Amino acid sequence: MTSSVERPAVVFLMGPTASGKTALATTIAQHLDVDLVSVDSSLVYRGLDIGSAKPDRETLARFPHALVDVREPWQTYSAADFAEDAASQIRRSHDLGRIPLLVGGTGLYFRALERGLSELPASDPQLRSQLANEAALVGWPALHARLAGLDPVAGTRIHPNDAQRIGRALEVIAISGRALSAQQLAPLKRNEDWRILKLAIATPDREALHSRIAERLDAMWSAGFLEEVRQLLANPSFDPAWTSMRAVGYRQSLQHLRGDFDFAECRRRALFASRQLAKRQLTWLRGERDSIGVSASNSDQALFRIRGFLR
RNA sequence: GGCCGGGUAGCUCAGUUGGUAGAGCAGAGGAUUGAAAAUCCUCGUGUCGGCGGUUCGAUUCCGUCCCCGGCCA
Repeated sequence: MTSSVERPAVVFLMGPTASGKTALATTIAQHLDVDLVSVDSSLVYRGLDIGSAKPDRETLARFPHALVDVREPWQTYSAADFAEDAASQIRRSHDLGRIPLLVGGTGLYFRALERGLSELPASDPQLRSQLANEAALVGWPALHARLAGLDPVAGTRIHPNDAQRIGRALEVIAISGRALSAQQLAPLKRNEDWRILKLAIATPDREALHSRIAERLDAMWSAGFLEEVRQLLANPSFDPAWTSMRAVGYRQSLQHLRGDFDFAECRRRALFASRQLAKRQLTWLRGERDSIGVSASNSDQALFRIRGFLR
């Protein structure tokens, strides 16, 4: 193993939605030779701009973010894709003698990059829809029972109601012919190529975060969020099942435009979903025991930390 | 002013043939291995509108008052 001083540096900037990540990252970029890499499962999609709080065109032109707009809305992107893409961005950045700054709020992506993932088969859309159809007939508990038979460890670990994980486990077994849990036993190929500074944006009290979220969401509506969703809807091959359409705000807008409820209700539900997202993101953040809290409004503090780390 | 409905958890409501009550939503905490802005788990004491009466016991029955709808004046 390489001695730690020789390993090149990587900086993580983590924070929940509406915590001020973009502003802080761009300020840092003005003072240091950093390459910005987005760590966000929604920003990867082209056409999801307003509702995903993607930095605007001018900001992106001035401060290019890697891994933004790398997929079409009908495509899928995964933690494994991210780990691979981000690693290559990091290598590229290091080759240029620069510092990669990974900014975002997708906890699983950060973890996948840092700790690695088990070697597992990629998802198979056909298998997935097949399993979903089956579940619609017999119910997920039945599929959970099958899983418990094929892979008792996974069966115990995965809750009978957790459709997504049951499906994934069965998918892995179908493709590989081996139990998921057995394949997850092998040690992960965790990152050992670089040393990481983890900065976590310290969030104000929950109430303040909630009002920030509400304000930003309302700004999105007035910036034409619904119009953006209509555009996506206008695609002849549009399908609400697109992974990208599970994103906060998009899902509720779609339901509203489909006539499930009025705009007031849509607005309410999108707000709830945003808050719940922030809460889950905070749970990921609390798990990062070795992160350093920084204030979103005090960029000097973050810069000081980064400079100290690079020394 | 009269008649009819309602007033129960932050919100929308269910319920108790009288033994002080429960869902959904919201909220909080947690999990998190190719969908992750996803998916899932856990957490429910609230003068049952106020006051009086009947009763061993009232949120439940009776009276009265207040408030909110609707209809009639």
